[in-house]
Amino acid sequence: MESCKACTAAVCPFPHDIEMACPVRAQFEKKRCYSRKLADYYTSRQQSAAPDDKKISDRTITRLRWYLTALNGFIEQGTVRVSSQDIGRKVGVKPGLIRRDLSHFGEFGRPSIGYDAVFLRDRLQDILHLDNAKIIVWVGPRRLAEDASLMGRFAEQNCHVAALFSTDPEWIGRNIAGMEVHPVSSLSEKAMALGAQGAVIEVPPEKAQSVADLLVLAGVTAMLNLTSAVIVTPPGVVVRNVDVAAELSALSYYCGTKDKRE
Amino acid sequence: MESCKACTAAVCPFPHDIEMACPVRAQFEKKRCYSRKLADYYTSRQQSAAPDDKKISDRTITRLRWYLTALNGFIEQGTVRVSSQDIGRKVGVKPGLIRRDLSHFGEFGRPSIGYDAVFLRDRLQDILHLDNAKIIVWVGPRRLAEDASLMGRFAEQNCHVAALFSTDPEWIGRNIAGMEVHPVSSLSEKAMALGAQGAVIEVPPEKAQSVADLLVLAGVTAMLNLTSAVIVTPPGVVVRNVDVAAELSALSYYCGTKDKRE
DNA sequence: GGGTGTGAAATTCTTCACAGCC
DNA sequence: GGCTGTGAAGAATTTCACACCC
Repeated sequence: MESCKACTAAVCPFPHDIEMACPVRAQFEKKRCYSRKLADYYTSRQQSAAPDDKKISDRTITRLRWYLTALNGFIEQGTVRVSSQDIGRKVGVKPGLIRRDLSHFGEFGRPSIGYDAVFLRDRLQDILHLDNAKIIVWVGPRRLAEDASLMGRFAEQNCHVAALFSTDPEWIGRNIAGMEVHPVSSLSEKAMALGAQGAVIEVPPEKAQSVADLLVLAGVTAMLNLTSAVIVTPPGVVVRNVDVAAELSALSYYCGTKDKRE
Repeated sequence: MESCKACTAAVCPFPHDIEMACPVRAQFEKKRCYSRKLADYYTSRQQSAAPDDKKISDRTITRLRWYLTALNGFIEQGTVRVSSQDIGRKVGVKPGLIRRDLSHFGEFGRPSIGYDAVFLRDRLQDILHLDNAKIIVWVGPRRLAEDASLMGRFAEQNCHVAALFSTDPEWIGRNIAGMEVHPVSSLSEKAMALGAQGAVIEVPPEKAQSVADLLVLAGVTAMLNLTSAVIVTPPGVVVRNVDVAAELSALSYYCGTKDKRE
């Protein structure tokens, strides 16, 4: 069996150990080497993703979201005109940086006036593509079952959960939020058929990478990783991690630096 | 009533609108100006926090956590020696960067050999202060009540939930995981008495900032914000945000960039 | 051979400061 | 007066490449 380690870097861009992906290999690849197929797919993606528009940093995107919630706050309380300073005070970002962030996408304000709150809000929603609907699949819908409000909060962002999957036989066939939970073996096929663009991954950590690989094959370009595992994807596929326990351990570091006397 | 906006920047480092903090002001400050008191506190913190050891970037800390989980994986499967390349493949980070990250804290590897997995794991735990216990308080323990496993996962990181609070009268007095939920009015006092270092904030978004202010006053230096609100704190106090819906909207941006034909 | 640790270069991100506008 | 948008300077972070070690 070929593994990623057997490839030279020039040939195989497969960035992680093949073992992590193996458990599900048989589902879509019977006799040939899995790593090669996935590797090919990875490189093809890489090339097609390259001629993207100018790269906007991850952090900028995060901040744009902050601005958006700040703006919604202003609008709610009836404010019509806001300056970068107003926003900055609310989200703890220097006014200059806000202007720079926005300038990547156009000119939305007017000198000496500031920004029109509603107009800027709408532009931000444009920029974040919140206006056009996205189809996402959810693998391991435990959290979804627990917190029914999530579905609604996702819908607010124009993200529509189109299918549910699980690696746990016990969950398969169950009905959550009016949708049936499918086995992960049908993930690649169904996700592709639905044209899913995004996915939420919430499976046992050791299965996370293999699920992600399946999603990449299905053409999903954005994933939310609720697992404690680190997921590796080819360039062009974005993963964001949300792990309460892990974040806490990061805080641990800062807690410790405080008291050096102890 | 004095507001933050009335201060000049030179005098008042209070970084956000005073209105956000007002609802709870009466609880610990009867007659004098709240913003001034909090501002004073903020500056005193700022000075005392300044002579910290060399600043380690936020991102480095996040990566160290990744390395830690990768190492645990290696150890579990019996690997004794690992190279930066091994780790890098698993977490999608270039080997050079891993070495640079580690070099901030000492020399843990040996040329031509690599790192001893267990040794490095232990050092990482040291660095992240995972060895000494931390006391944290939880404001708005909804999630905690839902997902009992969280308590255990926190304990793994040596974080011990010492007290629960809520802004919702309906929750006060309830018993969760063997602990009573206290009203937020006693938060400052109790947190200080417990010597809490960290906190989890999970309240309605509009109350998040005021709760954070109370925590700052109580000496808490690290917070996990499960709210959709952006929380502003003085330098020296770290906030990490965990918001599933918000992360999704960030993904929205990346979903959209994919298809430019549509 | 392979692997670490680290100066120095390269790149990316943020701040500053000011022209231009109202 | 105040505010935006942006070139240029400044910081920070990442990559490169090589000395050194086994």
